[in-house]
Amino acid sequence: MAKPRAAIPAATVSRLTLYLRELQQMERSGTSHVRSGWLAERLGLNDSQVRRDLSCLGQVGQRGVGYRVHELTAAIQRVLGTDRSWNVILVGIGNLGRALSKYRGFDQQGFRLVAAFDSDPEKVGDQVGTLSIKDLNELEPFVVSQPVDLAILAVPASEALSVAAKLQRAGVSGILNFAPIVIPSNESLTVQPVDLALELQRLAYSVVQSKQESHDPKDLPDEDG
Amino acid sequence: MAKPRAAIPAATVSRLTLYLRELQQMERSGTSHVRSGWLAERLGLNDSQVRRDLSCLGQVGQRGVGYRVHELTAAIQRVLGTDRSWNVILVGIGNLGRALSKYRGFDQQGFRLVAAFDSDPEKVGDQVGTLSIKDLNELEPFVVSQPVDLAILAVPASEALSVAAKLQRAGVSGILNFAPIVIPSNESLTVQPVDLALELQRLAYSVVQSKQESHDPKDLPDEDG
DNA sequence: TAGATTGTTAATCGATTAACAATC
DNA sequence: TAGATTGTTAATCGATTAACAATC
Repeated sequence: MAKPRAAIPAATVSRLTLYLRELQQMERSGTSHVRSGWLAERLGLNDSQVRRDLSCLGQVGQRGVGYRVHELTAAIQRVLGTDRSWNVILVGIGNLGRALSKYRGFDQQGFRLVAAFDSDPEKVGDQVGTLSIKDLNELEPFVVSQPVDLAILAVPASEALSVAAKLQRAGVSGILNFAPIVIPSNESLTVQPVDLALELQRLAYSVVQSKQESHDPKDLPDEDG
Repeated sequence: MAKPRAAIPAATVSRLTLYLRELQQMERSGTSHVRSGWLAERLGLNDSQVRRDLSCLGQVGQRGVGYRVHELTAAIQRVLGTDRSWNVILVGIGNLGRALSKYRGFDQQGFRLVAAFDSDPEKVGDQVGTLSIKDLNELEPFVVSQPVDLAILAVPASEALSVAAKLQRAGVSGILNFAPIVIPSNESLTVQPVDLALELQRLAYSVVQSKQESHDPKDLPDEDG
């Protein structure tokens, strides 16, 4: 027993977080059961895909009935590792860092902001949310003395690599990277990139594309021009 | 001539934005040419994949030489649709919205914030970045009278669907959605979701996974330890 | 039992990669 | 020409989907 391990494909992990969000919503609204078809429709997916994704959690549904919302929620959190709380530090207190320090969604999912750092002496000591900004030099001693799991990196691109190196040396094992520059992952450090400008570019492309499709609905299957 | 169209796979579009970011960096540093192998290594990809991705732009490289940075940059922007500027409105001026209003990266990529809206009368009239916050009721008249392409949605989940409907009625064709709720795309509205808490969950899973792998390096290919 | 829905297999589809001819 | 690198084909790999037996 206790043997679900086996790496889950990234695409599935990504959807598991979406299922989780829906399930938490359902739990709040008092819904006890859910079918794969319902989740699929809600998220714009195929119901086979939902069942296959959920089967990565083990046998967690009931044939003829569906999935119990509460159990499914717990199973996803267990697999993701978010059934416990994670200590997170925030590095770089510019506009974005400041906003992230106050963002409710992190805490709700068990991510605890335990410290905030900036290299600007002007900012050190200032309050941001419930935290007092520390000097970047205090980062390593802090991480060594306190349990820290992840870092949210919101510094300028020019500083990102050196700060990331510092984080790795200190023993942080994951970085959520908002800086518009590639920070390579390695064995002891996982980096999850988030570039907001790139997201807008992706959106722009989708918009252009969908307009083109609606204008000339040719080269759809079977065109014989 | 002029016939690159043909929808580009989402995975490729996603990487095109990454290539673009690297290329812009190279352009700033005065580099004139780049090889697929270099881009691949920089981004942790396969060089075949880079060439295949770039071939979606047409024949844009020079055999034996590589790609000219400036031309490649322009070609990617043309395909993405970011060779022109886009008018963007920001809806929901909480912590995140406020930070996004000051974010430099958008403007640098040609996304112009032209207005900011909030439903809270207390906030209306306040200055955010260079913009004065307007009432949400002014959204429709504004969008009808001014050219607006995209909206950045940073309202609470509870308001997101109704605001999205309003945006669609007004004629906005794309939404970058930061609210933790699914807004369905449709023919005339494309939604690009960004959920920061989910990104942290994905990171958490990767971290757990990589720790497991380093602890018990079994089921790797061909280990003979 | 009859009806419903999962879990899983097999088939399809699409994306990645290796390899190499084309060509600078 | 010799050396290098693209563009593209064919092979591989992985992810999605349809279909259905298992079972609640």
